Amino acid sequence: MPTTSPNSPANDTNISRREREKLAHRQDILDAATRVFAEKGFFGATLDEVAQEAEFSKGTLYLYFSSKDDLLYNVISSKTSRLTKIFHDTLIMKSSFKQELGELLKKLAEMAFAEKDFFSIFITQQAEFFKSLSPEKAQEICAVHSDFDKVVVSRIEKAIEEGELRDITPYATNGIIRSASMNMMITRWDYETLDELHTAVDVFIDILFNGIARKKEVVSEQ
Amino acid sequence: MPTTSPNSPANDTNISRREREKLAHRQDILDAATRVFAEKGFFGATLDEVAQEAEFSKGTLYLYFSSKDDLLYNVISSKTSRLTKIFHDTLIMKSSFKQELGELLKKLAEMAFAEKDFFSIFITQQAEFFKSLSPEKAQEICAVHSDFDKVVVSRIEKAIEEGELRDITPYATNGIIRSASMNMMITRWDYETLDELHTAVDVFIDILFNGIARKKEVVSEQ
Amino acid sequence: MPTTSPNSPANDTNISRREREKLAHRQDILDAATRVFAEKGFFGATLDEVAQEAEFSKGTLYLYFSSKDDLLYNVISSKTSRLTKIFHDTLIMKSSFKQELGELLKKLAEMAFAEKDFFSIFITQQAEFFKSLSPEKAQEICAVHSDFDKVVVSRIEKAIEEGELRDITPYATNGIIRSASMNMMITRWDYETLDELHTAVDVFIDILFNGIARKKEVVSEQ
Amino acid sequence: MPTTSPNSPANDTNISRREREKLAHRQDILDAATRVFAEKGFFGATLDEVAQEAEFSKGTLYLYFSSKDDLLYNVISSKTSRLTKIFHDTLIMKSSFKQELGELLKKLAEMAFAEKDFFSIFITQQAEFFKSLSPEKAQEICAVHSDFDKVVVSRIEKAIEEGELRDITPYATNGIIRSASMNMMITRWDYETLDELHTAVDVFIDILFNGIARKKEVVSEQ
DNA sequence: CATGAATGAGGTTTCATTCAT
DNA sequence: AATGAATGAAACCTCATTCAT
Repeated sequence: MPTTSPNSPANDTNISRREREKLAHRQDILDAATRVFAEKGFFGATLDEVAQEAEFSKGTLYLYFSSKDDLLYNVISSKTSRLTKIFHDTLIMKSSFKQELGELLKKLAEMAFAEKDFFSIFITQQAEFFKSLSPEKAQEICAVHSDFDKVVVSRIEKAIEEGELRDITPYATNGIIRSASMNMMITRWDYETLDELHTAVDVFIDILFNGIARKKEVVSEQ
Repeated sequence: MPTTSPNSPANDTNISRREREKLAHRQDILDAATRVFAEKGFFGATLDEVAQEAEFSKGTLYLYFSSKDDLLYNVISSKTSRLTKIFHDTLIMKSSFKQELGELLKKLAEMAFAEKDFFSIFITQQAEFFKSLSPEKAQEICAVHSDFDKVVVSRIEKAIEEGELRDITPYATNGIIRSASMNMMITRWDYETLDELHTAVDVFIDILFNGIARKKEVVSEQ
Repeated sequence: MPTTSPNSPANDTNISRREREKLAHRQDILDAATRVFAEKGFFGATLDEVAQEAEFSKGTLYLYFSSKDDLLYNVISSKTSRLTKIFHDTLIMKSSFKQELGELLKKLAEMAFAEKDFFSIFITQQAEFFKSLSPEKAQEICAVHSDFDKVVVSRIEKAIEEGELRDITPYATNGIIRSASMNMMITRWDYETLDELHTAVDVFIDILFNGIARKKEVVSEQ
Repeated sequence: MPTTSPNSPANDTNISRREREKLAHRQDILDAATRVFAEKGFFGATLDEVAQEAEFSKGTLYLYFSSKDDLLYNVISSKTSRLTKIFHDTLIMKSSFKQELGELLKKLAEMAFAEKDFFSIFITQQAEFFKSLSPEKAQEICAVHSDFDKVVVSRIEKAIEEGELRDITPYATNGIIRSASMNMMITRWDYETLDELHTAVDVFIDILFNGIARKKEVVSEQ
């Protein structure tokens, strides 16, 4: 005995199916845009191509996103939130910084392989893209980035306190980590397989922690 | 039968003045384009704006460059050749790698401050730009970049041979150096003055050579 | 098993309820369209806005009207038929032309105040609208307009016959009346209240009948 | 003996030829737009059609006008200034109001015949058009219109002072004149020839000054 | 060598209309 | 009957490129 009307056999499932479809379509478009932007670049890509890749008509894109810029903004911000989660979930100060950093970089390496498309955009497009972004949205994305830095810097400070690291300004270390990991996510350091990249991460951490200089034992050197 | 001035005996000076003017104009346009591209991005910039900034008419640009892409190509390649020179002139295996690397990074830091405009293009625009570049020119620019790598890798190999560095694959070390230095040139690591940046370079080299880990028992090192 | 009432012998009332509802919905849409067209103009208005104002979905509009043009056509023609009735009911040759004209204009003034929305469309939109109207419908609306003229001209002819008016071609007089009344209905002659407009109608009729020229010597007139 | 350079044979004529050509082209586009807008309506017309009619490419339109709206704005305002001149030049209080008004209306009649295209726009399009006009420009055009009113009202006040007209509020008289003349300019009162329209103007003035009522006993008037 | 008016292909965006549910 | 997601044609506008002067 439906309260509303006999035509809607099960109101909530009906609604939720529509809702679910809308969300799925939105995601389809987002994914298509990610692929096309990655291949052609944001400015090189046309909405025709995105629409074709998404298998929707061009007009349909505008039911889900208000403009091409909005599309890119959503491509980026939908993924950065996942990155944020990874940072926060990994650098939890439970084990050593070395271990947690290794985990973090390996998770990022996995993402870099799983979503090649995205990361070629994520970083390289942002500069161009920022020119045509509304100040508020630009601000928003910047905030997310500086959040990464904050999390890492905190973790480094802790590690210094605990004697795991020697007393270097955390910002310098963070800078090296950030630039190396960004570079890794874009280029995958030119490795073909995830395994190779994982190994390379270990090498990076070895270098970061122990340096590249030959250890003396005998103190005669340098 | 010279078209320019039949009477002028000093034919070559005449020509060379013309030549000099042409070169100067060409450089003016290149500089203007650098500024405009840096401010608006390659795709955001119009040739109208470049022409206005260069104080030439739009048509004149085409006397010096064959297309908008050609303009960007020249903006980039005219500077990369200077970078190439710096790399080759600094990593000359005359003193220690540590010292030569320090010199290299400090020279790059100077360029980063001297030509802010350029480096915001140099890296951020390239990805987008590559999409619309002819294969040969793309190849050419890639070659220059891998040349940087080669020079650095060779120098590292030498340093390993000589016992300055421990035996880590040179590519890993090169990767860290490249990503850190690129990052430095784009962001100047957020420092306001060249002096600060120079100090930061020293910190970076300290970390790179000695690692961030606290040295255990033996205090004899460094 | 019909959902409504299989047993109901009063089938026609059932149907007529449906009918009544349909008519009411149709009228709701028409009213909404009138408001939206008045505010945004026919071309500036979108069916989305009309649908929202009518509190129906966009698709529903097409159950009642075959196109946007059809909607405007019905907005206009549904009201012109009321105008036609006013003309015919007022200029009935029962009292003097002066009196009947005064009544007519006052009724029009009332409409102009009661339905401001409509009259800003009624006239200003027609020109644009006619361009995109099917010839038959255009013809139909023209017919209605010339009907107004016919009724007025007939009444004027009668008034001339009866000696109320002097012998001027009725078309000239009709022209003045028409342009003045149209103008009145669109602008309400800039008056804020119906009372003021009524007074202005009296002034207009005074001028129309007696002229604006100062009467010479004899003061006996009117 | 050119002062500047041998390439510019006569600097000022050179410049002025360019200037003259630009102005001519601008006017060509304005005229073409007038014709197309008149035929298809502002919203019904496309810039493709205007460009084709003007025998320029679509892009060229944008060298002279910043948008479609700007084009209509210029179509309208370029002509209203001519109307303004007619009003000021005719109602100069040199002869009787009756005579000057007759002259004014006859001049307007001539314009109405000479530029049929324009007047079908001038009035009918304005309402729609105003919706999409910037407030300042809308204000500007309104100002011109109220200027017409001011000139006429002043002339009427003078005529009342001098005893030519009886003491009726000038605004009422102005309203009748304005609505009748606007109507005339749009429809030409359905006359085919200028002569017929001139005669009709005389009739209108007769009615306006003397009224349509049959004069009672005394036949002395007029 | 220098100009800048002219071009037109191609981009983003809008919106009346359709149709499966 | 009512919905609203999907469509796609067509609009406005931009701008790299050309060319007559």
